Amino acid sequence: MPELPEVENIAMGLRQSILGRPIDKVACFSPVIIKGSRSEQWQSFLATFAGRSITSVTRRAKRLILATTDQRALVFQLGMTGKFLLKQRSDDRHKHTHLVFSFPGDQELHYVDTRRFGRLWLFDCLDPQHPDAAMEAEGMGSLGPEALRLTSNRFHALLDSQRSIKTLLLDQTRLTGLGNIYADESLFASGIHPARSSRRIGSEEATTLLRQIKGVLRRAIRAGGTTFSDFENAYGDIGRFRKRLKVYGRQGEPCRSCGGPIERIVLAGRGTHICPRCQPQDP
DNA sequence: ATTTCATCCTGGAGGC
DNA sequence: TGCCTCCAGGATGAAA
Repeated sequence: MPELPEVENIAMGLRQSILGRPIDKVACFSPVIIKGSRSEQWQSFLATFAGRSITSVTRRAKRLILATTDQRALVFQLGMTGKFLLKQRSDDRHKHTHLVFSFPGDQELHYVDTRRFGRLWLFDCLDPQHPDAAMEAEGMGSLGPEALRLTSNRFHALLDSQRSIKTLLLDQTRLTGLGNIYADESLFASGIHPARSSRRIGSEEATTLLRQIKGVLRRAIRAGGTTFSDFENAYGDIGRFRKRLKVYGRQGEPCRSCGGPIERIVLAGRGTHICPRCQPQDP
């Protein structure tokens, strides 16, 4: 499930593998994944990539932006299982390959998304450094600030809501980048119970939580992300952060801090992993 | 206005 | 073995 660290690693891989390389052709086998005002003309839009190259690969929130020098852009929201894989022309195409970029020399880049929760938007003009207004105009929804760029004052102000702190951390209109794994990990690292009311998090706790969020995200980026079910980067590498997870997916196993059993509860419809001793409900 | 909830989709797990 | 049911999970849009 690509969250910020996984998308960041995908972006780094694509910069190494396809940046500046002329494209022979972009083919789409599942136009249903294409959204936005240009989706009806997807064939003519994708045809314009022939002979051109991707000159910019950037990340905004969990979205991946591939852009040309004249700011024509593809924006991918990878959903649960979206990924890119480098292939040879002779390789078998995956059952759920939706898009194929062909490069000279028989190399291909496949966009694969098993569960098809991922979406692709087409842009005639998008500044990859400042994409927010254009993306919003295309109906992609508004995005909060990047988790890694937040200051603690601004973060504390964002917490003014009666929802639970975990629900808030997952709300991409408040802050962007966290998904289920890193929300649970950050809350554990901060000793905060995920069901606690967001607005009852004090400024000191908020500072701690933000520091832990950034630390968890940075370590996960360095480790190549987390592979839980099927994340892999363009080269087929899996993420090494999984073995460093402290609560996510560890229900029944001993807490690495106090030794007590990790529990799994359901919060906001999401599996939520806690150490009840290290994360008291009523601090 | 704010918050909750069903929906999308497939493969893997578990029951029998 | 194989069939069946259940479930995870990000984002969205409708409902409360």
